[in-house]
Amino acid sequence: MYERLPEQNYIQQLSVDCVIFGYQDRQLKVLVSKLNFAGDFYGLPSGFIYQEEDIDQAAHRVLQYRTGIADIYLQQFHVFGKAARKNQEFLDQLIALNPDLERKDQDDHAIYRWFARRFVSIGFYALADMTKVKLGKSEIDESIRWYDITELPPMILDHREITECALEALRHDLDQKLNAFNLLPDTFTIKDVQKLYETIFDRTFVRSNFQKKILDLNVLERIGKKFTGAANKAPYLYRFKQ
Amino acid sequence: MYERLPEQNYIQQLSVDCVIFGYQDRQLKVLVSKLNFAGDFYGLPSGFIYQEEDIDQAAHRVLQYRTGIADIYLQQFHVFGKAARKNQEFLDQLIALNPDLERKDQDDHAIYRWFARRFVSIGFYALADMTKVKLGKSEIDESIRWYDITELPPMILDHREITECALEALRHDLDQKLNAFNLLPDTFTIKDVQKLYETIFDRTFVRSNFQKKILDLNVLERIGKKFTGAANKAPYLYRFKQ
DNA sequence: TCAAAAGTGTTTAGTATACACCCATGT
DNA sequence: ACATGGGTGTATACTAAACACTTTTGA
Repeated sequence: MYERLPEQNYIQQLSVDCVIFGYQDRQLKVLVSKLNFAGDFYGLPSGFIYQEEDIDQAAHRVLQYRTGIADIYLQQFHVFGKAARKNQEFLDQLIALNPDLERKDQDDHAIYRWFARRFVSIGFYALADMTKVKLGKSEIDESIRWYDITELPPMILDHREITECALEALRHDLDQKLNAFNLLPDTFTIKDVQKLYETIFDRTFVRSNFQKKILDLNVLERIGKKFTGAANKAPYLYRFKQ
Repeated sequence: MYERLPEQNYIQQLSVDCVIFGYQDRQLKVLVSKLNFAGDFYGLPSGFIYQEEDIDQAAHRVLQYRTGIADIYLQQFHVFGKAARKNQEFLDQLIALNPDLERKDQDDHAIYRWFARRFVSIGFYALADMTKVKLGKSEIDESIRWYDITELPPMILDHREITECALEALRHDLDQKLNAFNLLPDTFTIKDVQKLYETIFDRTFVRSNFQKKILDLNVLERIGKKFTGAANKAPYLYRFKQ
């Protein structure tokens, strides 16, 4: 794949970086790729944009590779476009640890020149129902896995900053867009929702009031009870309307 | 300028479109350029990004040309990146009306090829104090002037849609960012602020309550009275703190 | 019957809206 | 003095927060 990069009909110097959020065990997760090179290089799932492709199609393509989900919730949130935003430094480290790369790239260093330039990156965040995700890697990934957002590995470039910016955007959008339900399975309890909100906002809510507030939104449909086997009242299961 | 475009060290297929808002006579204005060609082509002030330039520097450059203001309020709000977003159609109209263009562009139609490709555009909106603006045109503008947002001329490409998206973003940001004061002169009355808000949100507010709400924000500093000569109480003048 | 947790109600506080009143200004 | 519009206070309605009470479940 790398060999073909410069010839692929991509828009030059423009990339798409995806912060894919998941939620499990009351923790917010982010999907991080370990790059398929010697050395511990981690990064957000990224991609380039074909000439015949909308930018959000490109983002969807990046997501589908990694999560297997086609209709994932996706939201453009910021463009990272500093002049100094270059792969140069990272590339040099990479080549130092992967000397064979330089040999393969004989063709006047076409790949190196592709990557070494400045890139403007469009940041997207995605919300995935982790129960539906089937992790899959693209050729560029050695492995790919979920990291707790509080325990992210060091990442290349400004991917850490992009992640933080995505979390801010998610928090900001939540009030209006109710998109958080995309992080939950199809059915869930109010408590699940509350724990999700508490995780995202890193604060607690009063149980009874939270319940009222969420139900007053009139976006949930009660569909049955969840008998856990525990010695307490079984909570109702809800589904997101429409 | 057009002759040099392809050789200029710009990022390819990436542009910056600026929706510059102004406010006067209780009307929200947008700065629109009439392109320097035969035919009535109107568009938002746009530009390309130099390799050594941050994207917001590029936007500032576009703004400074047109408004003369260096420290204008600027906010990135959306990326327009449909694959179908191409100048092609507009270019063909343009060339039909400006046959000399084709002759000038002998060099294997380098300029045509530059422009005819798909462009991804980063939308910025700017808030300008119209009393400080000294309108100036770049080489690409035949003329440039303020249009009432309700009376925009037909514009090329998706510039109309970009403008509407910018207005939405402005409304959305207003609650949190208090950036509306950038549209007013240094000193103003509460009534000025109210009329501005009413214009932006296209609705009315109750005078006394609006006054309280704005003053309770604690961002205004009272500095004197404005004697208008009218037979009524002189309103206080305020200044935005910091 | 008891503990645990869900669901609902009730009280209180805070904020937003509607409206009334007083104040300053120039004719 | 008075018409005009600015500034402030007050009563009301609405919403959010705190907390208490009831219900359900399995041991």
